[in-house]
Amino acid sequence: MATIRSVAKLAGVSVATVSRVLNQRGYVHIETEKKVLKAIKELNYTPSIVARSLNNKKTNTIGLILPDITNPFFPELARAIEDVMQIYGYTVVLCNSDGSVEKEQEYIDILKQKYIDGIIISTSNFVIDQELFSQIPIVTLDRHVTSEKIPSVEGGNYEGAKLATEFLLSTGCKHIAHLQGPETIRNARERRDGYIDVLKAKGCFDGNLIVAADYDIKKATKVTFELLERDSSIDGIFAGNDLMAIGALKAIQMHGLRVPDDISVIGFDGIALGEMIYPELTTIAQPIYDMGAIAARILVKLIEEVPLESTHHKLDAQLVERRTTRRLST
Amino acid sequence: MATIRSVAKLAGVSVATVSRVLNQRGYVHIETEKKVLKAIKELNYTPSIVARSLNNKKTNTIGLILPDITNPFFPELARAIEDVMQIYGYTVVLCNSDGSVEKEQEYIDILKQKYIDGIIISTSNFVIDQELFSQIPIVTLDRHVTSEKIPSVEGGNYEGAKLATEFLLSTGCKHIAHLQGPETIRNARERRDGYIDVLKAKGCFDGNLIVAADYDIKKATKVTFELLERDSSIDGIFAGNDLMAIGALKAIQMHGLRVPDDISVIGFDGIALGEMIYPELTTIAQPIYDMGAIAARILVKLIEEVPLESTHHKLDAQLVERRTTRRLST
DNA sequence: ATGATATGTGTAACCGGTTACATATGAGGT
DNA sequence: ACCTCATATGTAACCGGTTACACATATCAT
Repeated sequence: MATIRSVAKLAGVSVATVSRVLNQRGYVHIETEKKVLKAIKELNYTPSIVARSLNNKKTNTIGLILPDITNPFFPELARAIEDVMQIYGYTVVLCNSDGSVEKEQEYIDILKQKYIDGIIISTSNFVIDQELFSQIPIVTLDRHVTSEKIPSVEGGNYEGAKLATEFLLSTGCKHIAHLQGPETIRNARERRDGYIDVLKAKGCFDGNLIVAADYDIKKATKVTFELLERDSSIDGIFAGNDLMAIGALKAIQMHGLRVPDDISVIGFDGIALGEMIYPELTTIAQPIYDMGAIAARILVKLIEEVPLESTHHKLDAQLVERRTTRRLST
Repeated sequence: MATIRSVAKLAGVSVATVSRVLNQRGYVHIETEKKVLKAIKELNYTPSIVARSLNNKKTNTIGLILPDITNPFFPELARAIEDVMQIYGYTVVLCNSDGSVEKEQEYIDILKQKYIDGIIISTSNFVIDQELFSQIPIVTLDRHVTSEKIPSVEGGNYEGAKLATEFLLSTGCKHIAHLQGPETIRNARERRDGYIDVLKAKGCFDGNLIVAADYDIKKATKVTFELLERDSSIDGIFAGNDLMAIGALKAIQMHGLRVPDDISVIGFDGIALGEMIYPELTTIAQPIYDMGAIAARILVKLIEEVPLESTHHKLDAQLVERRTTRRLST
């Protein structure tokens, strides 16, 4: 590999001059610049980002810590982040934490050692380390941390859940069950609370209709199947995420019940998968791609020390009516 | 951040000694080592990987270039790769190429500039650059390149396709259609050829029953819907991948036909999604996770210059019978 | 006693960039 | 004519590690 010194020698100038033309900084005579450019081309030279990183302490690399890229919600987020990071000249390192605090911490340590410029993390149980935040730019995404200081991007979980429940009610559902995500994950609790508050306001809340399925599709199938055996009056299910909704759908069909005639199902997230299945899933869609893109832009600002207009971003989720819910009675 | 020099000063030794205890190389007196370790702990020192990279030319980072992480096949691969790379102490950079040669090349250039240690790439149209291969360790995964030298990991596409077609035949299907992937992608052609060869051997091949759906779910739905309108005799569909199979399923259900009673459907890949839907998809399952893991191990060997036993790995795909195909008549 | 070898440690060059500082020249203002 | 400032370029230190080499001492065989 050609180095800056070999270029300098070939062009008959000093390394400082080569560096100047490389970075378009300082004064360089137009003729000198041409010579340097010619030498660069001739040697097929590209500067070593590693060497450069050693003094600026900038690697143009960010870390993306997700629970599990295999969960269909996250690839969409990852894609968005990668797309915008590419525009800004950053590269993204992928880390799967499986939602474990230890793994998250381990990855953070490695990333710091590698002089990564910033981190986007979707975490449930991330212990807020204010010290850490002062060391490295971080933004939390979807699953966030209780901290005023750390920028966050998330969907409107509570509001979305209310929307879902109200919609089910409006289509005539009387007994609506809720498939809940992990108690430890804040957005799962918020979605449950939205559901509870709507039903309580209507005076038809029944705690027995909330079952835990941990954002897991198989668990959702199992748990829904049991729920249906136990209680035949259920005519609507609000799942805390689309994955669980799809799991529930399967259980319903296995039960020989029809969707949406016998039971309506509504999910949450708006993952692409919802459109792929039959019948297509009605859901509260979050702007997943936008969430990722915004998180990425915020991180870039943080890194480049551009002041943020606001630190906490909540993106509205909206109802996408498809085929697993009954039509509104007009 | 503490540096090796500050540690050396605190411990009262030279930087070389600190480096020695850090890398467990050379002779260090046990007492000296203790002093150094104490200083390291006291300063909470971790060596800068960037500085280290500058002389070893090793970054312990690899690039993973995939067409699109949003396609459900790839997250499983990515997960496997990340898992084994983590074991070996490597970090993985994610790149989405959208199957474009330009983007692939662009990423390769950036990765090389960053002194990445190696690349795993799933490419269809990758122009084999022997020169490139001599510059940086590469392994191709799933979608590979015609080259003896570049190690590859792939599934048994041709054999798997034969298996699928034979199975459909054995369950009594008479008119089997094929949803084909992109003509440019080698594995798509191989899968088609397996299908053709089996039917030709049986003397019941009909070219009209092959339709292009480009590994795209929506296109598969559209194309299957049209196919079904055109030809009502079809009683089996072999889709070139699971995504298209799922798309086909949707079209069949929209047509009011029953699966598998009226039409059997078999996919290819064995993505997790196949189990999530209802009815569960029969498929030719590739060991996706293993493919990723093996590719990762090969790359590590390449990087660490451990000789390879073999350069081309073909992993057998196997039939996973689920609910979209009729049972074997006994 | 002597040379060979194992053990233990420090100095300084090196990896490949960036940049503070020094130096030189020419143009413009007074 | 002299000072100031913009333009143009080079030298060398620095970023934070690794490592070749030098040097010193201890151990052991002959």
